[in-house]
Amino acid sequence: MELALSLGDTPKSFSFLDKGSAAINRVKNDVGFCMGIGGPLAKDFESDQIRSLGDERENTRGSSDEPVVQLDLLPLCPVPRNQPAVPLELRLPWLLTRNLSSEPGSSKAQGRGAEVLNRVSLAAADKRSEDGGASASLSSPSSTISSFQNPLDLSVDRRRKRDLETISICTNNERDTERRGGGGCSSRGRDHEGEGEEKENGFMTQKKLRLSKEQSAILEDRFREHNTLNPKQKLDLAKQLNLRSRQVEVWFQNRRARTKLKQTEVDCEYLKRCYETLTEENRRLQKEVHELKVLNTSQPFYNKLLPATTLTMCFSCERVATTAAAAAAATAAINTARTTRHTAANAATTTTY
DNA sequence: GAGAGCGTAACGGTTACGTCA
DNA sequence: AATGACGTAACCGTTACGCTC
Repeated sequence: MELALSLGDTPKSFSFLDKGSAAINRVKNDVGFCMGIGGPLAKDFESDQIRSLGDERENTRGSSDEPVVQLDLLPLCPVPRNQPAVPLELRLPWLLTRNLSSEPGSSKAQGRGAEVLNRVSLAAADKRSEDGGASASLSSPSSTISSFQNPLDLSVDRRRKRDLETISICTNNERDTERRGGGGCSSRGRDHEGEGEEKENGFMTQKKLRLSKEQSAILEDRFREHNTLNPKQKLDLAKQLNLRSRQVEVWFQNRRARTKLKQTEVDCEYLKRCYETLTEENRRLQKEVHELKVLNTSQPFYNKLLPATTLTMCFSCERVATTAAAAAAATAAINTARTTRHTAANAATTTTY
């Protein structure tokens, strides 16, 4: 679908893609602004790309749940990714939100606690690697990290530590699971006994975990409560599910991404409908303009009597009304002007453009 | 059985923020 | 108070595995 937008004298166009984030990125790249949308279709999902202006206007004009198409075209002012997310109710004020916000002081405020915990596990991992001297073989499956590390590559180093932590906890889980007769890192342990495969590069790989329905249900429940977890919650949940905390963390990351993608898709669908509605409206207005021009050329007398356009503005909400009702009202006004030489009723004010 | 498509677990890179020296 | 180092967590884009058809 191709959507043409005109901002001032610089018409832009872009395509809607199937995948939402791609569409948003396309919008960002091609057009350079974000479109904040709202309405009944935009439910309680969260999207960083979608922001809404005019909240104050919304508060002062009519009810916020009016099914009025509102497209706010904002200059693209990228918000730092890790800035606290703008509450959804501020961006999409007409929506009711569920518990999407983080628990106060949840993640970052308790980072030190996590740091302590991680230091403990890292110490254990380091000790293990020292004992066994097998740190290289404990690297993450898809990691390209070799046993030789650039000491300046801190991010890689941190990741190596994280991997070590993962392996450390996994090993513990394996022990626990083995005690219960289960299968290694996989809580299901059905067809793979948690045994890693050794690839040609010598790294151990873990077969991909598929969460059980029970695990997924519990995770979903927790996600509904809070879409982020603090370290303690993460550990508790991991313990409850017999997973590594890293797995819980990744699950929440992916779940947030899926939520966002879903929201973007919903938003795109809504934009499509807006586009179709506006296109139809535009077609209708152009037709009407054409008819009025014809009428004007054939009967110039009415030029002094008729308003130039049928766009009307509602007194109560100060919105330009372009609906069929408004058109009907305008038509009625025209007819009234034709016959009585008086302006239309006070219900609508005719604006000349 | 092979392969395409889809869902998603997991990863690498980046960034922001808090803490500490 | 200002600053740099460090650790942590969140996010994004991507990869690859497991499953279904």
